[in-house]
Amino acid sequence: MPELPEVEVVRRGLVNWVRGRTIHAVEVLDPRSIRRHALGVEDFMGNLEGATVSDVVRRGKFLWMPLLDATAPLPDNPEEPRVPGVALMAHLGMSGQLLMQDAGVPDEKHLKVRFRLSPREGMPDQLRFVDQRIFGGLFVTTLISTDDGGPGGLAESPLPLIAEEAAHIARDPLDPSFSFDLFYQRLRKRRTGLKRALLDQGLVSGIGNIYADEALWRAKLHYARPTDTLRRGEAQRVLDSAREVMLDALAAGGTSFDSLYVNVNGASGYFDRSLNAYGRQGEPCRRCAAAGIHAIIRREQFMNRSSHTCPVCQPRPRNGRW
DNA sequence: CATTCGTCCTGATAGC
DNA sequence: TGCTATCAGGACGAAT
Repeated sequence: MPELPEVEVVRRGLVNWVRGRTIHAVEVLDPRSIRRHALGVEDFMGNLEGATVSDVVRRGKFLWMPLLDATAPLPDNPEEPRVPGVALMAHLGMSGQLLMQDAGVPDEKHLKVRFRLSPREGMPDQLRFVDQRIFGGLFVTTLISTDDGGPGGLAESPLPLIAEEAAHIARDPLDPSFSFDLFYQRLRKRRTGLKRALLDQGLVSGIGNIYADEALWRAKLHYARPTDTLRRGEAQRVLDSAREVMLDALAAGGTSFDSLYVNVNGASGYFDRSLNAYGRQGEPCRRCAAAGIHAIIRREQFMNRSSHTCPVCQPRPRNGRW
């Protein structure tokens, strides 16, 4: 399940394969994967064919490739850089993958969209979007100017442009421009449970169900803790925890960078080793066990999602106030 | 306005 | 064995 670390692994891998290459042809094998593109599949393809990918950037779990349009007039001054006006947007959803493949590689079972790129020595010619559950999708969006320094999210040199469809997404905890003060201020105004807030991409981005449970476990906080009672230090603790667990996952995903394809399963090797809460229902809490306390990780439904907690070190809040 | 809930989708698995 | 029911999850738009 791609959350921030997995999407960042994809971004880092992809940028080296596609930057500066032109999209020669687009093949949509399943129109359901073209989401939110109001003008339809034909328009989607028309926007992309002949365009050149200038970068791969990210905000939260949204990933996009700014495009230089070959049909747009060149700037009067040749020294002036060309500025992309639209971008190919991708969200991986639950099961989306962006893979670089040689033309001879058989189609994946759930191949949804194929992009044929201008040839480049030593590089695969196809970018493929593969998605089993179709929660992810692709579309073309316009780029709008932003005064906050661009997409961020560990991108190297983002233009001060953001995909319109990602403009409402907050920065992620790994983003150097992430503001804890702004996060805490907004968090305190909410009247909801802490996990719900962590999953709200408009408040803080990149965190999904897995890393939310992990961050709460590390911070020893319960998912239902009312956000308007959180002390500054507690909010700092859960944010630091989220940052730590996602950095660990990012480091684990980084091992596949030199593979020929862009790995979207950066978490696969990581899952087994480092998860302390997610998926560990019925197993002992490692932190409690180390302290000689017997505690079993419990799985409960919260927001129609499964939530994993230790009943001893993450006690449920009583009456909202602590 | 803020918050919550229903919806999209497929494959693995459990239960009869 | 073969059927049906259940579950997993991100993000948006509708409903409250």
